Amino acid sequence: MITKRVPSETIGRLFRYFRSLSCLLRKGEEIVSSKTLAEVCHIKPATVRKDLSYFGEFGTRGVGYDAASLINKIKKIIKLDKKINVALVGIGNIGRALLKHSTFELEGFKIVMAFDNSPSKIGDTVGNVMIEDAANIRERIESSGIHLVILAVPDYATSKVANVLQLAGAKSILSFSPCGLSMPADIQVTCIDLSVEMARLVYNSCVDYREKV
Amino acid sequence: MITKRVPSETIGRLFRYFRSLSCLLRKGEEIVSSKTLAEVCHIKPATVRKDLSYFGEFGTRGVGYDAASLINKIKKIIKLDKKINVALVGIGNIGRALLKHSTFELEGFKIVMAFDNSPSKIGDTVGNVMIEDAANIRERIESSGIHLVILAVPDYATSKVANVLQLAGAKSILSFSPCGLSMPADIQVTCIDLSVEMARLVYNSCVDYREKV
DNA sequence: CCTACTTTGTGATTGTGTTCACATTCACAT
DNA sequence: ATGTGAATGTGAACACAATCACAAAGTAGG
Ligand SMILES: NC(=O)c1ccc[n+]([C@@H]2O[C@H](COP(=O)([O-])OP(=O)(O)OC[C@H]3O[C@@H](n4cnc5c(N)ncnc54)[C@H](O)[C@@H]3O)[C@@H](O)[C@H]2O)c1
Ligand SMILES: NC(=O)c1ccc[n+]([C@@H]2O[C@H](COP(=O)([O-])OP(=O)(O)OC[C@H]3O[C@@H](n4cnc5c(N)ncnc54)[C@H](O)[C@@H]3O)[C@@H](O)[C@H]2O)c1
Repeated sequence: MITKRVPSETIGRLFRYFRSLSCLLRKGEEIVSSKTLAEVCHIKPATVRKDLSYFGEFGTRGVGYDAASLINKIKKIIKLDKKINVALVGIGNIGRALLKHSTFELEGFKIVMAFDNSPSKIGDTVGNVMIEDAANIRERIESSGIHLVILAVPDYATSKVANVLQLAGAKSILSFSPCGLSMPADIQVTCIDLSVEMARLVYNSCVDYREKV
Repeated sequence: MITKRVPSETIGRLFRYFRSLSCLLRKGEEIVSSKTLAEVCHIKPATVRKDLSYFGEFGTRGVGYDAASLINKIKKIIKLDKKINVALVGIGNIGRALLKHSTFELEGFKIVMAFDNSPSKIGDTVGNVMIEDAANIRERIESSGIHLVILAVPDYATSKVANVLQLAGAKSILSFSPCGLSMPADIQVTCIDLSVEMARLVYNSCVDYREKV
């Protein structure tokens, strides 16, 4: 199978297009041009068109894109035409915030399972999900066929839990620990590292300031 | 002033080197080679060396880098030799998690001020910080000279608050809302968008699987 | 002092993603 | 039908980042 190589950034943007298009459609804009979409997303029109062109021709020249049908096309492309079930491990500060966040469901993700290893938390219900014993992670995830897992356990526990997830057949992990995970190539790992982002912001604001002076 | 252009990715990695070096030093490794550091960070040795070379020659050929002194050099470069004071606006699910997170301080960041506009929250103390009235944001941030602000308010309030922050002289904003912020060029904005990251993971795990088959 | 060995620092190369610029296509009016 | 205006789709050029590969510079041991 020959797959034209699609930039990984493009996939992220497709999701944002999906979000923005839904919003525009709600406002009554049924036809959307690359210019309009680009403005809403703060990027260039050419980027929008190129991104879409990796997957086909979805627009009408001289006119633009039909919002409703483009939304469906994008959903198919990024596999969000079906709801994605997600498991969450570690119901501490971050985990609790995620469970209470209702917007995920509107965007196609649903946290359907939550785990912790603290006896004082197991059995509690947060949001609509009951916290289960982390000892059952493997069995439960394996049997339910969940592919995407969010990891919000303390740093020291991260790689241990990640190994269990691998055995359970998880395909992707979104971790809040400053990484250090080395997983086999068939498992996708993304780390959210707030400190790194802050460090970048601090550096850039200093540099930019200097360059202007 | 002629600044050799430094990749933005490099800055993020420098922060990770800083973290890893602190850890290695604690374990007693006083001399560290680019190979060692690269292994810990899961990247290539050449990347480590190139990153450092943008800022000078810090190593000894045939030997490696002195961990302690390299840490200090890096801290200077990324402006973390002094603690960075941070303000937090929006003490909901996410904001609360951030306030309770103690690790930021070890890494050079300190949340010194927190704001919310809900009367039921103003006056409460979370972590060690008392929640102040959002009405005072401008005055308080301006007078304390804080440059970095974390935004964790609901989506609909984000751009309004961002405008106030701009007036207050903030230089950088880390936002948890799926963006849509258009700020003047002298303000750095980074958005943490978990849904985008999940969408990318979902797509990649499908694609990779196909390519292997 | 010289040889063998190690690791840094970096110009050159490769790879990846963004942007440009224009030919192509479509809707519509005449 | 045919011309006009508008927006798409895309090869080519550009910009930025990762990696290679090797000279330079150090250590250690005789
Ligand atoms: N809270 C923040 O604002 C913040 C910010 C940046 C990074 N992080 C990172 O996110 C991660 C989680 O942070 P947090 O503040 O939510 O931590 P936390 O300590 O509040 O919560 C961790 C939870 O994981 C559970 N746990 C521990 N070991 C486990 C195991 N083996 N299996 C299942 N559950 C287990 C604990 O019982 C606890 O409920 C950490 O790696 C932290 O560094 C957090
Ligand atoms: N909770 C999550 O897991 C999660 C996940 C992804 C994205 N987000 C995003 O992060 C942001 C915050 O999410 P949350 O779950 O913490 O929301 P939340 O509703 O729990 O908290 C928002 C807080 O902001 C305060 N607030 C509202 N308007 C304000 C104003 N004008 N000035 C100051 N404070 C104000 C509210 O009183 C509330 O305490 C949202 O944009 C959300 O989309 C959250």
